[in-house]
Amino acid sequence: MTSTLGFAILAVLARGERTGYDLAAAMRTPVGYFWTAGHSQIHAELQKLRAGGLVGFEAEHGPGPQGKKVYHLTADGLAELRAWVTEPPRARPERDELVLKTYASWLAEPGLLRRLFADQLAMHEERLADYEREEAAFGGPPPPGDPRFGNYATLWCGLGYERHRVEWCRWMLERLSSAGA
Amino acid sequence: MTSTLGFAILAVLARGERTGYDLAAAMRTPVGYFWTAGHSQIHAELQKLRAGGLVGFEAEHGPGPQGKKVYHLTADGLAELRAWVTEPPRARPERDELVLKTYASWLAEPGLLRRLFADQLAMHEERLADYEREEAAFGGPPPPGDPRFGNYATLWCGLGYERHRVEWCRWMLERLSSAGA
DNA sequence: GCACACTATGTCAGAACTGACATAGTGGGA
DNA sequence: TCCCACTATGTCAGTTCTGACATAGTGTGC
Repeated sequence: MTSTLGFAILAVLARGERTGYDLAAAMRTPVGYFWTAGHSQIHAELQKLRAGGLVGFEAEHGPGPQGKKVYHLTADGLAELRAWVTEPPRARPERDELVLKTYASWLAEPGLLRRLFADQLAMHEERLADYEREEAAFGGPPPPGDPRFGNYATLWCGLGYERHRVEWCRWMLERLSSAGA
Repeated sequence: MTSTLGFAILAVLARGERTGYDLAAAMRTPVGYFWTAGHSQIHAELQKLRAGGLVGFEAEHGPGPQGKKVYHLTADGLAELRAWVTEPPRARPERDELVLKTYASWLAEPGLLRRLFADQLAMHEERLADYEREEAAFGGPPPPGDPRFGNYATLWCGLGYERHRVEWCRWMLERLSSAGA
């Protein structure tokens, strides 16, 4: 019954208690590299998780019309999360707009197309540099069992992905240049 | 106004006229590697594209309660598609369930986790082998401007992606094995 | 003392997507 | 001749996601 967003929230809460606002911030970065959600989605999902007994909260005095709610995992929530982790992921359909554009690229002006891929290349190179800096700060992978292993392993995935993307953009630019004009 | 799904349909129609059924089949493979849609979505979108004058159709006698409709791009549709191709892609949020599981993997039993990644590795190796077979059938990249360039370039992207994924799964398995149990 | 950025929670309308249901002609094989 | 797989179009309910709107306390600097 719990949606993947629900598990994303449980996964963050497993590292410590958070407010909905904190969760929304976490869902931008670093979790945001592989799962994002707006705060409106998060508050709604928290209410569902609460109804299912997977999370609880302590009300605290704080900003906003409703004060502040600090959420935490319950024993049930932790058990559900643990069971979910090793189940095969539900296949999500690939939806990559740049690749779709590439599929239709034979229709485009070569100059504009080179511009598109040059911009994408720059963006991916920048992200790659960021990830490499982050990786250097780790100084090698933590052992599995350490929460930081989760961060490192996802970062490693991101590094590989950005390298792949950079290589592909370069390959595209070569193809587009060698064909003249 | 036109959604990305709309452009996906236009991109397929740019290669020749199709029925909604043909489009649904195309959205499974090969376009399906980077954009998928169910037939219910496609029929609804075709009606919107038709209302916007981007596609037209010829009614033919055929199966089903409504007969058969063979859709084609209009001049407006081609112009919109051309303009869209070189515009920067709208950033779509990353939502990768396997990476999310990885983020929470420090909570899991190592044996079950190895099983998960071994299965994923096998799946990606299989896809990679398929793509390599397809690539060999091309015998080198067609020139940009050729519709087949779109197919080849997206295939090349898929090859890079699967290689990245295979490497990452192997790296994970190494990490998980070296930590004992 | 005031303005402003940040913290904090929520609702709602609408778009995008999924999966089930409904209907019916065509062509090939037993 | 009958059955079945395939071709073919469509609706609908429900879920997920996005972006705008609404509200209000807290802490910092001028």
